[in-house]
Amino acid sequence: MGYLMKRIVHIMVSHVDKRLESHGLTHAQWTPLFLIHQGRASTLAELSRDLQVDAGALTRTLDRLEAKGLCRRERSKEDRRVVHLSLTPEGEAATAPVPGVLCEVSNALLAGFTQEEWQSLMDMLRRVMANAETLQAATEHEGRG
Amino acid sequence: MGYLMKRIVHIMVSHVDKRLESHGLTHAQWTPLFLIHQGRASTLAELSRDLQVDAGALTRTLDRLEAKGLCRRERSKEDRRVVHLSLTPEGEAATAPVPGVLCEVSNALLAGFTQEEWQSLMDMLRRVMANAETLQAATEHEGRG
DNA sequence: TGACAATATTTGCGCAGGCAAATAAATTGA
DNA sequence: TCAATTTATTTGCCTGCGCAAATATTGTCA
Repeated sequence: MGYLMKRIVHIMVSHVDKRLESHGLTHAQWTPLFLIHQGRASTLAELSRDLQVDAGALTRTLDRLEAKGLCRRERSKEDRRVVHLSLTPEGEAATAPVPGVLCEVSNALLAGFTQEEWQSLMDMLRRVMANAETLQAATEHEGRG
Repeated sequence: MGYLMKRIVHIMVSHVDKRLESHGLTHAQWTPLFLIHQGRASTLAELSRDLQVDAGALTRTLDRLEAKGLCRRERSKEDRRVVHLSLTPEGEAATAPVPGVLCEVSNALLAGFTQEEWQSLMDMLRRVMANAETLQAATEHEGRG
C-alpha cells in the first residue's frame, strides 16, 4: 500500500510540476507562494507549520523566490523576530495558474470515479490519516508509557 | 486530495524510518537493500527501473551502502557494462527487520478497517494509479496529437 | 568491418529536506 | 529587574533526487 501511494503521489507531483515549469516554478516553490497568496501564511514559521516542512529548508526556498523577484521579505516592527512575506506582482502572476492546474490533474486522476466513490476514497484516506497521526503522537513520547 | 495523500505518505515513511534508524538505515537505503535481498534486482539499472529513481541518485546511495559495508559491487564478466550487486552478511542482517516493520506500520494505519474496506481502498488506489499512468503516457509525447 | 544506436554506470550541478547549532528578540516568573 | 524559557529565523552539514553530459561497452545493420 505504501508503495502504491508513494508512486501515485510522485506521479501527481511531477505532473503538476510539469504543467507549471513553463513559469519556472517547482513544487517546492509554488506551494509557499500559493499559501501566501491565499493569506493562509504570512511568515516563514506559519509556512513551516502549514506545510510541515523544515524551517531551514524554507529559508533557502524563500531565498530563491526572492532572488527571482517573486516575493519580498520585510522585518516586522511589532515583533522584530518575524519577517513578513508578501508577493510581488510577478509572484501574483506566477501563482495565478496554480488552482486551475491542480483542478485539472485531480480530475484526470479521478476519471471514472462516481461522486460516491470519490467521497468514499476521501473518507478512507482521512481515516488512514487519523491513524497515522495517532501513531505519530504515540511514538513521540515512547519510553514512558 | 493530493495534500492528504502526500501527508499520509510522509508520515508513513518517517515512521518506518524511525523504527529502522537504530540500524542506521534511511528509507532511501534499506529500499535497495531489500530489493537485492529479495532477488528482485541485482544491478543498478534494475533498481532504478523498479524504484523509479534516478540512476545517478542510486549510484551515490550505493556508494554510501558500500562504504557502510552493507553491499558489494562486482563488475560483470559477461557484460562488462553492468555491475552486479550483492549483500554482505551485515547487509542481510540489516534487512532482516524490514518486513516486520512494514507489516506493523501497515496494520497500524489500517486500524479499524474491515477486510472489504481495505480491498475497496486498494482497488480505488489502483484505479487512480492507472489514471496517473495514462496521464503520464499522454504527456510524454505532447505536441503531436 | 565500421558507423550508429542502445544500454549501464558514473559524475557534475542545482534544488530540496532534516537535524542541530547559532542569533536575536520576546515572554515568563521569581 | 533579571535570569530562564520560548519563539523566529538563519546557517552548516549531510542525505537524497532529477537532469544532463561523459564514458565504456554491447548490439545492429549496411
